[in-house]
Amino acid sequence: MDIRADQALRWWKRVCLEQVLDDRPDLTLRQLTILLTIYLDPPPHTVRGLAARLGVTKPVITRALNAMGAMGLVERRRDERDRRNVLVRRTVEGSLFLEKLSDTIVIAAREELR
Amino acid sequence: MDIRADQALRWWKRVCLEQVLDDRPDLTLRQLTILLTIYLDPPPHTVRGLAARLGVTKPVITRALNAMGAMGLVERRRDERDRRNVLVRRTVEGSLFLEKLSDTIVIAAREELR
DNA sequence: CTAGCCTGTTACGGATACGAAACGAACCGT
DNA sequence: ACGGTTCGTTTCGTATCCGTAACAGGCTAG
Repeated sequence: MDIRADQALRWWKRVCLEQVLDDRPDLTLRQLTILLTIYLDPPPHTVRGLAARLGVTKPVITRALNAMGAMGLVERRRDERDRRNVLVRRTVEGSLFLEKLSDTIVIAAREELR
Repeated sequence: MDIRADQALRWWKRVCLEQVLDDRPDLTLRQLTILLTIYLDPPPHTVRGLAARLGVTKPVITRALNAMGAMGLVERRRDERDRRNVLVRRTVEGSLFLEKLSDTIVIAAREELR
């Protein structure tokens, strides 16, 4: 799988542009990265773990979970085995959101990387 | 060029993650989209034109140009033929930034889309 | 020359983000 | 049971972003 630099940028730009044009309030780069980590990396996901993986402070994660939780994209649940932990879980709505995103990516790839 | 949905998401996540991990303050999704438009679409680029293309208001463009101008990623110059216009121009530093981005994308593709 | 339009910028109030530090709650070792 | 540690959250002050609306300056038609 080899791609030319200019193809890569056009592809990336195209996906970004569709996100910007969308009416939905844009997710922050950090928020989106958190969301993708939750959905692509194997659970369980804790605040601390996410913070470490992204190289950001814990409040960043808390705030992002607040925001995305309000949009229904993720869910928080106490870890019953260690009640200090908060486990972050996927939701149907979050899956749909990422499904739409991947559609955008795939289509952009098909048209920009031909 | 056909990609599976999960490959697409992993690819995208990887590039996002590298942006987040980077020490440099993250560009907003909008800022990045503006930058890519300036570098990929044929000039001239005006504030009004960029605003229309991205479906945002003019102050958004002005502010983004302020921020990216301070980082040296773009340059503003008066249009001498119609001094109302501001022409946005590329810089060496901006080219280097995008070159690094495209490297990230290409490498991520090579490893995620194998 | 001047009234009106077009440009980009600035002002404003509100929303949101940030990191550092303090905080309460839960766990653990002793 | 109690001091220390580890969680996630909250608070604080600061910085940034947003859209609306007002703005100053350049252009142009009459």
